Amino acid sequence: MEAIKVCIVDDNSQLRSTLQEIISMSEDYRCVGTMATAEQAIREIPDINPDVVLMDINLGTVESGIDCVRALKPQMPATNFMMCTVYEEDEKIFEALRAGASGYILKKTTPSILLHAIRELYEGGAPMSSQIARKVVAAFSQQNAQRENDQEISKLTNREKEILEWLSKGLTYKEIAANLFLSPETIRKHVYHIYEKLHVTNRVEAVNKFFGR
Amino acid sequence: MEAIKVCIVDDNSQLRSTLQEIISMSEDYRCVGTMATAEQAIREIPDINPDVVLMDINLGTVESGIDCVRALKPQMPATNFMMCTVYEEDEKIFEALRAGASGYILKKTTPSILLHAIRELYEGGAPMSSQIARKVVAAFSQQNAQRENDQEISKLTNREKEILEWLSKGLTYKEIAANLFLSPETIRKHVYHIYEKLHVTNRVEAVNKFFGR
DNA sequence: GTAAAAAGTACCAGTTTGTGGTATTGCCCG
DNA sequence: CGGGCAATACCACAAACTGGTACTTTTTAC
Repeated sequence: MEAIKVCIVDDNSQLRSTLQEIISMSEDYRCVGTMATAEQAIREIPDINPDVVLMDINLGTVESGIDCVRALKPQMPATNFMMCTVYEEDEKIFEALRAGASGYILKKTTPSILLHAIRELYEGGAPMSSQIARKVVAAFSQQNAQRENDQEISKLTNREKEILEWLSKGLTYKEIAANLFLSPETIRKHVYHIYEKLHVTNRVEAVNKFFGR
Repeated sequence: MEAIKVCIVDDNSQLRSTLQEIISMSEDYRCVGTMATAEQAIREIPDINPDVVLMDINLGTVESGIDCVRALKPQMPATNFMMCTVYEEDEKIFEALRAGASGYILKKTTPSILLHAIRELYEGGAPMSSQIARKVVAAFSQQNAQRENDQEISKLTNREKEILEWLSKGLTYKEIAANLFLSPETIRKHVYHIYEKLHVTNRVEAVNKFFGR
């Protein structure tokens, strides 16, 4: 089995070498690069193409580790980013996950737990505390929750919902009519009813309701 | 310290009494009700007002445990729902979290782990496997990810972005103009440029881009 | 300091919406 | 059987939108 390729990004050189040592201890892991700044990381990591990046969340400089993830993740979606923090800074961790990180560890964890977390991440898990998980779940179920209990939309007939669907893609009446083999006038009438039922007065408002906003 | 009030919903009477026994073993937990069907649960749980509900994910009947959470959670947002499953049915667990559950456990877990998970949930955690957490994180970071790297939007000037913001709330040119103390004609011109830069031809398409769709 | 963007205003012509009204057909429910 | 609703279609008018062009004033960048 190939070793998991790991990069370390941290401005503390002491910590960098400690982490590097831990990773190099086991044959299943290989440290393929260390960087001290966000700029360096953004420049070098795409070429190195590691499996996992350990990223300090507070990179001292202007650009934080979070910015760094934001910049890198879109270029390399297959790479897993794990944030390293000194204490459980909920908000920051939350931000990092939103930016594209997939997990985090505390810097004070033991070598064996660290290695285990790296493997977990590599295998598609998301190592994090139950507290953070809860925040993520909450943020995630929220948006959908509203959409569900929006009884207004459920009052629409199937035909109306269908037309709202097209409407929210930005088609004109004429285009929708062509798609459904109907008269544009009929579409207009349906839309008229949709607006009544949703209590809105134009397309954008209707579309916003449709998407639960 | 008050005991954590727990309700159990499961159609298997054998399992109900097993769970009840485990919970009653410790003084820190109290079983305040057991139900066999979703209907019964939806009827009785709001009055009982437990801290935690252990909910079978496959309730055999027409209504699943997920539907049950969907019905109950909005009424009692302070109550924590924990799904119980036989094996890791990712999709279902995911659905349940989306519906308002905050964690889950496998039915085969040991009593001590079960109790620990209940406490974790009660204290604001979200007990779940690292795999599921990853799915949730992915689903949650997704929407924002696209918005960020949509370079088209970043090409807009600040003024244009500002106007797009109003536009996506469904205001007319005249209304936006009034808000910004400008002529409607000016708004029109800005929108004209916005459409050019985003390669769209109407409001709804522009709004969709704005929201990363 | 000059050239290039960005911001603001105005006007034209044509198209699309928003808001009403009317009318026909089919279907379900009491 | 009759009333009500959904779906279809047409008309009409005002309002709003779209795609141009044209011109001035700030800001920004080199």
